[in-house]
Amino acid sequence: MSKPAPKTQRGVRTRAALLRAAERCFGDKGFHAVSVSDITDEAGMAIGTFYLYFTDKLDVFRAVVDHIQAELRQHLRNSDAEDRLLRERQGLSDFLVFACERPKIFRILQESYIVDSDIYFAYFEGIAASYAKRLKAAQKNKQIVEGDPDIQAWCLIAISNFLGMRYSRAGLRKPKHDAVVETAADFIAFGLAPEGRGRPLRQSARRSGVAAGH
Amino acid sequence: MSKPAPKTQRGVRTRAALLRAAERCFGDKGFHAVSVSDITDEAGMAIGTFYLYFTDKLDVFRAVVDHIQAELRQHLRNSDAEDRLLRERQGLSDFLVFACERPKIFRILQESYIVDSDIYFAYFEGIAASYAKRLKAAQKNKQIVEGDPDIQAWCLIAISNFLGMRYSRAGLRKPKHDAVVETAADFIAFGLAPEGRGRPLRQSARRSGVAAGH
Amino acid sequence: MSKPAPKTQRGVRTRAALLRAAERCFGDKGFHAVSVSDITDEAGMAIGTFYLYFTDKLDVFRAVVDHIQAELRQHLRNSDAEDRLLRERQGLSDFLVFACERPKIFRILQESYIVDSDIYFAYFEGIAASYAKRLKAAQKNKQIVEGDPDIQAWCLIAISNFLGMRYSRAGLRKPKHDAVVETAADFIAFGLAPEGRGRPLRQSARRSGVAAGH
Amino acid sequence: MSKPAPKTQRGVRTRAALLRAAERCFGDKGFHAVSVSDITDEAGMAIGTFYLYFTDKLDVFRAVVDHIQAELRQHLRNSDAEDRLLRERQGLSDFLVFACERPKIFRILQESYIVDSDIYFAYFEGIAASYAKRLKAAQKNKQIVEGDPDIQAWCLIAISNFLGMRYSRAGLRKPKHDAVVETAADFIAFGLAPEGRGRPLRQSARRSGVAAGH
DNA sequence: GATGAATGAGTATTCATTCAT
DNA sequence: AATGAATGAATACTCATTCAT
Repeated sequence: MSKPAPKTQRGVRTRAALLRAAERCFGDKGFHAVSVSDITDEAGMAIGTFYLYFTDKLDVFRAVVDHIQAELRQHLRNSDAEDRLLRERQGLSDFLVFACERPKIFRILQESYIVDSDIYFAYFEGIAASYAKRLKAAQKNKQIVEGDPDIQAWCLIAISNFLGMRYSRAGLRKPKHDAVVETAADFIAFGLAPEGRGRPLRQSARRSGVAAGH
Repeated sequence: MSKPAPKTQRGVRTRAALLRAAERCFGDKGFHAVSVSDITDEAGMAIGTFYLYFTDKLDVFRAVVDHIQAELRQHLRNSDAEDRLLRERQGLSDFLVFACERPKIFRILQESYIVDSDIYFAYFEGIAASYAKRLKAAQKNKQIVEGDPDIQAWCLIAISNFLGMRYSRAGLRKPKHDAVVETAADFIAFGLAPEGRGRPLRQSARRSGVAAGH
Repeated sequence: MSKPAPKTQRGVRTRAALLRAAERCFGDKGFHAVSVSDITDEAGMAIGTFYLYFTDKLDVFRAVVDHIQAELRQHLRNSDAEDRLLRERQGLSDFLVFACERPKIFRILQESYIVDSDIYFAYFEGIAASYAKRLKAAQKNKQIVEGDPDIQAWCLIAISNFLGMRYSRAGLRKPKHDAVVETAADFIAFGLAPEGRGRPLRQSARRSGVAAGH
Repeated sequence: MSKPAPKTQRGVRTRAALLRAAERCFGDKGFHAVSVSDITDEAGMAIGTFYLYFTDKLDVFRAVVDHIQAELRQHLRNSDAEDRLLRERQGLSDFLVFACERPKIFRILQESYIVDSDIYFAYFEGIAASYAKRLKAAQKNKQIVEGDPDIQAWCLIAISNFLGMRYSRAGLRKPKHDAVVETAADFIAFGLAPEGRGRPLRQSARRSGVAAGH
């Protein structure tokens, strides 16, 4: 039901401009408070132009979310430590950086849970699946605790995502960000289990300068 | 801002009926798709009556969310095991039961993140604060891993809430529910740390028949 | 179609309180912006009470205007110089005092031109008639210029009323008020005719301290 | 605040048609009794079209009044006698013709006193200012009585306008119109002052056939 | 007499969408 | 491709009025 891709170079640029304008609008006011003419106003175009490239407000919204998900994926791809837990720590840190530095964009992502939960979960399911594969392997190697790797994956995502929702609200500046990452990474590593055996990990994390971030 | 409380018994009943009708509507169609007249139709009243008790659709929405939060709080209050981790397991299980058995209601709760994030986080902050107090004490007694107890609290909430979002979607029947609780509880207990030292806990949990639920 | 007069003392007081409340409301917001419940709120009563004493918003409005007209009539009655022109001057001054010191009340009077022009003109016609009678006599005595005394009466009213509309807007404090009265009184006395023969009058006016007013 | 001017010829025509329709509606029923859909019905358009050109009912009302004021100004421009008082007589006559021949239009003008007194007085202030300039010069030349020319101007306007309000009510046909003009013009010329020195003027007025009008 | 809950017709306003230019 | 005028269904909200208590 989506419109065919633009055929001319000019069309490509127009569509992209509309997409950017829509992202700004949705970020500023949220899906329901934005009208199609808000978007075309923001893009400096006539209303009619919108319907050359998108069928619907929902149609652009999906395209915007798709774009944001790709950006987030890109942003997280960097995390590539060899150590399992260190990698988690790094991923969590990166996720929080994204959420807190671009809160409006992150909010659009979360809004998709309400507007179209399919695209919301489709994204996380993709992440969960690749997580789960790695977790399964790690279990086989006795590197991590046993349990359904898929559910473990969702636990990991839960922490990143919900802390993102929580801390992208008011902004999360440097020292606090590090504290969140540190405690949450320990939680991921050891849960609430007693005995602070997390020291070596935390030290290695510090040494490698992971959470130095933003 | 809000309307004054009804002055007669009849008014109290009418207001309550509107609240219930609104809850049904919001659960069925979501905040933005519901019109005020949907609510009054559902309640079998005239539109004008709505405005005797609420200023706005947002006003009822807040009242509905408030009510749901109270119910959820009530629902979770039951969890009262003496063992720390067992208690977490139980709380998680109860939360998932609520989310999965009343997915529409739970969805309203989540929608408040978009509609009015203040009331969304106000609720979780209340929970987080009481969690944090207990976690702090537990840390002092070396029962759990070190770390900022407030952040640990948010990690716990993250898992319950996000798994709730995840699994309330398609429904989560008995065996699956238990698997989720088991793996997530282990995650809470031990994170991803290797060595399956969770056996005693898990067994005791089974023995006490916690996740038997729904 | 109007409600019967209240039978009890209590009823008389209630009706009067509603009337005063209505006057305040109409003065503050104008007829159309005032609702019946605004009036009962202002009076500290329940809506239903209003309909015990008035049929309608228009019904109170008429009663309010009637009351204002009586007050204005009362206010103007004082002017009682023996000299024709001096009397006009005094009447004009009093009228302006009323208009400028109670601009909200005066505005209600003017609003009746739009809301119910019958009551508006009924008032002025009453005044015009008594004016005309006196003017006719004065013409017979060659005291004033010839012409249809009714139309002359309307010219006099025009000046008072329109200057009232004009100067009640921003308020008209002492010195300006005197200047307006002086020039307008001369205009009434001599029109635009050349030769400033108005001096004696003006002096007598000053001597008798007419415009000392407010 | 107001909507941007239409960008196409078609838009210009549509806006003008709406304006005319609004004028008819306001004239027939008065500002408050007219709904936006009354206007669009009268214009044979969809409701939405209204909001392309006006923000509000008040917005069109202002535009309508503006248009009427321009017409009235145009209508009065004709009066161009060389004699001061003759000119006043002519202006008064023209004003009454406008008020009495187009009572509905004139009523809209007066209604603006209630709906938006700023635009009401802005119009008269413009007139008063140009009047005052001429009156000042005439005073310097000893052609007219002394006094604040601005206030004199408002006295002149008062008579035209209030007689307009008075006589546009029931209609004012030929002989009566002449009588009103004659007496009022004398009033303007000589006020109530005794001694009928106005004869020459009145005769010249008659000779030049001023009030022959309608 | 006084109250205030209930009503529902009426009005303003928005906005997605179409289409002629 | 781009424009922007036109549409009208949909919705929020008000308010005069009634009536049971």
